[in-house]
Amino acid sequence: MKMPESSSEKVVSFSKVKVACQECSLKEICLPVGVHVSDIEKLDRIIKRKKPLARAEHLYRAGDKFHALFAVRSGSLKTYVTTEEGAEQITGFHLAGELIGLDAIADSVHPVAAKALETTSVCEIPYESLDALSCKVPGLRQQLLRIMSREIRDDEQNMLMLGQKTAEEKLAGFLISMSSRYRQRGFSPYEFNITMSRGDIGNFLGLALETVSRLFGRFQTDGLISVERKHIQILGHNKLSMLAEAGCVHKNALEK
Amino acid sequence: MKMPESSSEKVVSFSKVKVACQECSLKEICLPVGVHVSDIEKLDRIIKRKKPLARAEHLYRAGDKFHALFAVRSGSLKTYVTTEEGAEQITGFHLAGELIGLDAIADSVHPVAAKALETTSVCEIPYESLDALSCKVPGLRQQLLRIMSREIRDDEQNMLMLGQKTAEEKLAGFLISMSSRYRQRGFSPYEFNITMSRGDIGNFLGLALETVSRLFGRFQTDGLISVERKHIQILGHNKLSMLAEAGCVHKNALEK
DNA sequence: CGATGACTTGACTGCTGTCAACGTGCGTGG
DNA sequence: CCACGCACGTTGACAGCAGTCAAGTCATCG
Repeated sequence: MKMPESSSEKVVSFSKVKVACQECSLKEICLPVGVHVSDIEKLDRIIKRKKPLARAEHLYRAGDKFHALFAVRSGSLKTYVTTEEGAEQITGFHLAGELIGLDAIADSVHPVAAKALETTSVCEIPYESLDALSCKVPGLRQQLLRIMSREIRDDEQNMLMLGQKTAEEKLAGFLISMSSRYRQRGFSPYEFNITMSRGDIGNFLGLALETVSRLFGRFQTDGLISVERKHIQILGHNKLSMLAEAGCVHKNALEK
Repeated sequence: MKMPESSSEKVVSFSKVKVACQECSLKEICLPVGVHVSDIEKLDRIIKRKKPLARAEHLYRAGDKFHALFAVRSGSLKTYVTTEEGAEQITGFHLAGELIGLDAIADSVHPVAAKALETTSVCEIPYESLDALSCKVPGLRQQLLRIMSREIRDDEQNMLMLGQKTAEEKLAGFLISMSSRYRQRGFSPYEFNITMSRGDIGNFLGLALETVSRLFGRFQTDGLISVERKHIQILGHNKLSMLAEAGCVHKNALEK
């Protein structure tokens, strides 16, 4: 417990402050995008580095009072809503560089819970301070709006996915989406480890976990992917993309 | 064409400027919420009132350059994405007081199209001006963030709806949602006219239009609603709510 | 009054959920 | 080191919800 590197209780130990936004490998996709170097320091000053979350630990729960946004520094989380009956619907998986908690600004209460899928560390960004700072730093304000806008746009895409697509198209779309998200983060888009279970994927896509399992099998037989537990290789990226985009042809042609 | 009231090309004719935000019945749910009276004037000055759109007319199309947000003043619109194959997925229906175009901020391009479902008038809010003003008016900046946050939260709810629910639950949820949105706007939550077609509803909910039609019939037989073409009466609001919330009990219990 | 589009209703099919049994990998404790 | 338990994942059988196709009705408008 003397070593500041380990899971110390002190969140502002010197060794952690060193990993400031400027040095962070995620500054290209995170909040600092479009913010001047001099201003990043100001941002840095309001950000708190928290000790890492263990797998299955909650960052916040549905109903918690909102006071800060969180940027995923490493690891991954899922966010989910729980119905009165206790069933959960996953609303998203969140990788390094992503900002979560944006849905809580409206009512100052978190409408969803966030749970770590693996050992995960996050940066805490107190909303009050961010709001104050965003007023002085135009680039920061714009980036925050861009991030929220992107979130809305992506959610619209997800609605399309959930509403119109077949199980096959959904899973293909999911894989392509994960692939490109890993690419953005500098990892191989053709080989990666997913951190969520089959059940999580199914829940997110609106499919039974058995269906996910079956489709993984079929995609593998068809030579589109190679899958061994959590390890995924994308072999037929093009075909998968086509599968994902496909569908929707059958549906009502509404054009008036 | 001489009458400034009618569909004049001049968007800043005196008669229209009179209907400023202060006098607008929507100021309680629109952008001015939380903005001081003195500041609303500033907001007013950047807002342009456009001539009304006719039914089926586009406000913007997918791929259009983004330059302004729009607030629905009266009437209603649908927003939708179109796939390469030409099929469309409706991403939302938008009533008076709602802000649309928020999903376009990220890339300065509209990812969806917006089309009037009936005669509809909107206020145009140039984004550049809004951004500049929001920097000076804290209440405005916060309200914009609140609105975007709410949009994200609502989209998450829609994902739950599309992913987990049965056709019956989806349609019940849709009706309850429309009901409460009309209530918010001062209309009866128990009797209203929907402005979209069965096909639109089905498309939005991820159902075939025939299924929507059948369910309307069944809900009517069960005494939950009374429906005649576009006119809807909610007779069993409680039962409908329960139907909408139900479901999801069967799904995977993921709790670790 | 006919044409057009919106809606309804019926018959049939198939995708995907459910239930159930079994296999696999990993951590724990003897 | 091995045996066990547990969570996770796979596979099979079956059934039902909702999509598709098709025909027919109804409302609106030129």
